[in-house]
Amino acid sequence: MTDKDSKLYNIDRTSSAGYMTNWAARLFARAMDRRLKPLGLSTGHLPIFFALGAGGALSQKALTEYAAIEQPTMAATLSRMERDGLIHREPDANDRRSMLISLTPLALEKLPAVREAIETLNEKALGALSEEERDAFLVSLAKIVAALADDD
Amino acid sequence: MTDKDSKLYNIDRTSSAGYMTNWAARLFARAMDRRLKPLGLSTGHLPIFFALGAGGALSQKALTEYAAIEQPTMAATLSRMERDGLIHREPDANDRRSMLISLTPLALEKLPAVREAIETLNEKALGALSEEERDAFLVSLAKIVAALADDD
DNA sequence: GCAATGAACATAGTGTGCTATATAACATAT
DNA sequence: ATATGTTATATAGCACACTATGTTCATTGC
Repeated sequence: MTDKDSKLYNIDRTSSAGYMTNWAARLFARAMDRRLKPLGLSTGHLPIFFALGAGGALSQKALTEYAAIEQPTMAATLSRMERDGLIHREPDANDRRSMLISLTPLALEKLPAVREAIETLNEKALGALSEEERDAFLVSLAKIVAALADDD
Repeated sequence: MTDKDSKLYNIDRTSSAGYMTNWAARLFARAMDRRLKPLGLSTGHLPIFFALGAGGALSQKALTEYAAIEQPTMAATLSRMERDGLIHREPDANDRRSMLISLTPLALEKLPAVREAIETLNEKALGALSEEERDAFLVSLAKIVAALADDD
């Protein structure tokens, strides 16, 4: 196979939106985890912090839908967070199947540092993008999420 | 805390590039894995297919750099692929520490279906984006990758 | 030539995601 | 009221990412 054939026949990974999105996401996660580690946190905690940061309580089911992950993934993350003293689980009086989840004071204390980490990392990542490019990037991501959200 | 205070104080996750990139990447991976599963493949194989799809052989080290993952991650992925008959490992005559990796005929056979899966999924994900938006999206991703690539 | 340094790969342990499946409680319909 | 189906959570097993560390071979300096 010649170089020319190869070029025609192969896909360039840098022009595949899926490949590049995965690559950027891995770099984001790596960098974020390094910033969160000194706080005793990690990236998987972030959706729960977003959802419960105002101080309320939600069921595991509600958190699962909010975070847009599968139920067993949420269950495992909550187990680790409970183990580490970050969340509190209490039975729902209205439904004995359900548990209400809330952040502990320990977790709430960390919120400002979490916001700081998110903002500085986004700033670093988007440093080479203009305001217009940043807006367009977020709009495109939202469209992609919407297009892929209905299962498969 | 009032709604207004909450808005001021909290970050909206949909305006965090890192959060949205992670979200889109998870949806891409889920959908791609479902398409690759009938082929006996998964997303972790893709960088190796991109790198070795032309039929050559590379060291684990070279593949690790190409895929931009950590060395133990590549080692584990290659072990699974060898177990599943997708790659061949042979000792490098010039450096006894090093192994040369190549795709097996079984893996090479699957290449057209892999390309097809990548193209159709990208098409589905980008369906709501114009040509200009698609180009801009890839350019922004490349800038973000470059900004985050130098470690932390 | 030998010691020290570095490079390539392997292994151990953990987190976060997935699918498939089990269990217990709620809801409904006869 | 009981059987049937649905919903909320739990568990098992795997893939793929990370960090930390060990082993073996290559290289470099003396």
